[in-house]
Amino acid sequence: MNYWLIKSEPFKYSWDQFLKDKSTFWDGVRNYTARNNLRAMKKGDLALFYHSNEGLCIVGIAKVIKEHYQDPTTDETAWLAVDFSLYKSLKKPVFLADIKKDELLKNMQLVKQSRLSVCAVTREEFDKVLLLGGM
DNA sequence: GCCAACGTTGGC
DNA sequence: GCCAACGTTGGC
Repeated sequence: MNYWLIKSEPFKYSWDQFLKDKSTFWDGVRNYTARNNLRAMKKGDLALFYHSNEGLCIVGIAKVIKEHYQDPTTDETAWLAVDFSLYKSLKKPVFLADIKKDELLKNMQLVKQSRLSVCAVTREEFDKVLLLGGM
């Protein structure tokens, strides 16, 4: 079981929209590191859902329901999509500013490599985010 | 295979 | 709107 963090600009796809949809597909990733992370995801893995640009906080958790397949938005076979279902909303969002203040979380890939849209998260980091999120 | 130039992302 | 960080491209 692995843990991940997926970023979305609320402008493009928000947590609110995800709450309505109950499931979604993650496509359009055009970065090899992010692609490799998508490819490593297994059914049942959990992913923190982060709002970038606006919000700047982790708002909920998504669950992998379908492992990688050809990204339908391109013919290039290098790119993948993954399906997620709604898992849980955090009781309260965990802000980037708080993550940066936390001894354990300040080394998250999210902070260190801010441009990466699909990040790996350790078990310890995942648990701590849930704790800060009131879970 | 190196490296400069350029483009993109995302926090501030 | 600016800028730092990083990825990609293309000339050599």
